[in-house]
Amino acid sequence: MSPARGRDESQRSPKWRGRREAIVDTSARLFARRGYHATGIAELCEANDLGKGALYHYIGSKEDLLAAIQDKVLEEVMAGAERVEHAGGAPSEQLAMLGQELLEVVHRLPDHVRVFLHELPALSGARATQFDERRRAYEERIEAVLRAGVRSGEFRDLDPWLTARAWLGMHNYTYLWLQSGGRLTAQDVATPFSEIFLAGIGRSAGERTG
Amino acid sequence: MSPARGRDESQRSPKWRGRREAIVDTSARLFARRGYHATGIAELCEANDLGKGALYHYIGSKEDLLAAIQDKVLEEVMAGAERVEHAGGAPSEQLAMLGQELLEVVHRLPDHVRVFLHELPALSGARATQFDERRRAYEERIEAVLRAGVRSGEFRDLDPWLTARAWLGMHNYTYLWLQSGGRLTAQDVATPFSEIFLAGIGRSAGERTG
Amino acid sequence: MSPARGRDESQRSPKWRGRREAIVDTSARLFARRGYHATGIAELCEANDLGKGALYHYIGSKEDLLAAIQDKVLEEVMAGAERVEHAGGAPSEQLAMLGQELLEVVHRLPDHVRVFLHELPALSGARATQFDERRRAYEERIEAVLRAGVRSGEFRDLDPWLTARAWLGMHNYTYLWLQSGGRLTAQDVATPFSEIFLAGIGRSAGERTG
Amino acid sequence: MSPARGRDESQRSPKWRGRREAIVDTSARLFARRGYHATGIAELCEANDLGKGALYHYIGSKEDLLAAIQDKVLEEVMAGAERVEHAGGAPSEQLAMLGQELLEVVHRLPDHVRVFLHELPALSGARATQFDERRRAYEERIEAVLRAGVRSGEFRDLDPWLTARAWLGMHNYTYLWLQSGGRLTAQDVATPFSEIFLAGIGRSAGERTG
DNA sequence: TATGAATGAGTCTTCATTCAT
DNA sequence: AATGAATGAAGACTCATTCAT
Repeated sequence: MSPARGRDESQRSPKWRGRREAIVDTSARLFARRGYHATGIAELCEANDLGKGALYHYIGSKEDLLAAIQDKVLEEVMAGAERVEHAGGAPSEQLAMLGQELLEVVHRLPDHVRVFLHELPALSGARATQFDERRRAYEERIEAVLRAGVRSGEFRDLDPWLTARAWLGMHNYTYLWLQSGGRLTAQDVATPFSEIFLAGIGRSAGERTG
Repeated sequence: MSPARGRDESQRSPKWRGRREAIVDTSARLFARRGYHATGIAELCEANDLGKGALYHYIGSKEDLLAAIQDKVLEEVMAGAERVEHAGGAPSEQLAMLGQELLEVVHRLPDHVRVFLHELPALSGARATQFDERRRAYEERIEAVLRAGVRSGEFRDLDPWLTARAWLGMHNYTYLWLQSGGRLTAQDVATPFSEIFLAGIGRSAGERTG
Repeated sequence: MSPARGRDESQRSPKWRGRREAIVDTSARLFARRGYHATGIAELCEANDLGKGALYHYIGSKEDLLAAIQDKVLEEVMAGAERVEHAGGAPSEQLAMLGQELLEVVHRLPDHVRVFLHELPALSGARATQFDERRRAYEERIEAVLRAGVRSGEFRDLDPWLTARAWLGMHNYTYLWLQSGGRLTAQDVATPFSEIFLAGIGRSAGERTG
Repeated sequence: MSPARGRDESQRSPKWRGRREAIVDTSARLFARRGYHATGIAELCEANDLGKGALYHYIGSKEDLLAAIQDKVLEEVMAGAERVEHAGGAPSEQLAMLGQELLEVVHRLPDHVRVFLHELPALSGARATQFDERRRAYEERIEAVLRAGVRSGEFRDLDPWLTARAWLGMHNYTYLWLQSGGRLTAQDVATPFSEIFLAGIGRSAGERTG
């Protein structure tokens, strides 16, 4: 229940923190493959080559472990969004950069992303709310860029909320097939996706099909 | 474990079949909300207002129930794809109709769709393989339409596989917010989505942004 | 945590309720012998000749089981105190009757009483508070009788609070050796205990020794 | 399991012995509050401000720690009884002195006493037997004094075994509310308790009420 | 002396499922 | 058709204890 069991993570030794992060990453793969609830502590122990007691020495609880995975995703995605904001540029450029950043996270951490997108309801109470809020903040950033493009005339007159959902679906859903080991880089996907989307919402496009 | 337990469904009375379908639909909502593994038989009993013995009289097993939900989704989606194929028309029209059909399934059965997309790995062995094949068949249908459009010159020269993933992500992911009870109809979403996507992959678009 | 898990007990069949009471009594013996925390669910299962699942069908949780044992004691003790109050009589008679009633509970349910007296801190939160209050109410009843005796002149001028503790210690502590199976009846103990205590606090006693 | 682990305590340095005694006393408070089984090694470590390894350096095992607490109580109680025996005097004086000595132990070490009275069954095998024997010896000392008083005619003709239980209950049970920090001294309690008890078993008392 | 990582048997509890009624 | 008692394997988690450092 409690978001932070045992000592605060910051009080731990670097060795402990390193081992913990390795456990978080290894566990993300298991959760991604079989699902959070279907993955038992015993499997996590085996995958991390640790006994039950030792595993709990690092994770606090199974739910804490899940939260750590999801937190990592949000942290990276939000950091990318911030970099884009600082970079500035026209809405179309912003959107392209946001896609590039997002796909790089998916490409680097596809298991974490899948767990993030699938297992939000597995978090209890306070933690679920907090994650939902951060997720909303990201989604609203996309909407804001779309609104700006409409205002500036770069994009045609579209529904920002609905269009943001189209963009998010297109990009988020890549966790199913975009992986570090695979033949595609984040760039390989980000560029054609941006081409489709920007052409799809550009002013002349709207005039022609609407 | 066994894919088909008890008598074949077709041998049952209409009353039994009706009750079973009601149970499947009710259970889909629970699975959608809390996840397949996190939902217990006891919850299913309460939601369906049935004792454990009676519930098992209808469902066979928990996994059979899950398979029934997923089967319903595939059935409807494949039926829509078939209707589109019979209707004929240019690749752009085909793609628009496929989107419309798909979103109508999502709109009508958002819980079933979410369960379908989330819980495929919960199926064991043979059943998982079979569902995966049917899913692949649908995805290849999208790719085929894209290839046809490229061939006919209606679409610019794109990667059909990658573009199909963009289209699928955009449409499948709507289960998160598109629901029967909501303010949006399937049409409300299908039209703007098609506008974006077709403008995004049309010939002139490619020339302009590529 | 929740004081009442599963369905309310009153909704159960008479057969269920009977079996549950048997389990409560059998378990009281185990808790009395080895202590609440030292007694495992497995031991309870064996003693009650039930599997784990079946045991939980009746008990809700281990702590619920403990609470049921303690509740039974408080129920019986308070009922005895009420009978005495209705019977009326001089403070000395009241005290004698209270001793008789209390020792009859100890004699009939020595295991339950031992569990009650030893394992109050094992109850969590709300339940602990509630039991403490009921216990206090009983202790205050003893003090009230003592005060009445002092006021009426039947007892010498004593400290009611301290004297009540003497009386309670003398009587409560009998759970250690007073048992249904043993050679002594409740009466065998209640009479000499009353003789000691009443002679000890009577007016002439106070004049002689005080 | 083994009654004496590690080196004999007498071979340790005075510093070690001092620290160990502090640990024994601190732990007694924890055991008193939550119970022996409910108190974990981790809690003991925190309360004693020591790591696990360091704690074990002093305690040997959790059960050794419990035994040390109980041993301390028996040691002090038996020493008091011996002092009384050496002091001599009439049975009534002996009983009063025994009460005074016993209550002084309770007053000084209420936590230890509670642990002693509650957790005897937590000791395994040989140790339990040994403690039981020493406890019995103390109880028989009380009975002996009562028998002497009956023989000498100072007390009326009472059942020594039963009367000893009354006396023991009255005095032992004070651990529940008699504490070093509280407003009452051992004397504050011992005097009125003796008044009650001696008046209650004195010759004239027996004649009057029996 | 002291640390804290590691062990693995043990804790209570829940699970999907069966079956006598 | 339906009930709910029973099963027992599996669930997440904690325990006292050890040991390399």
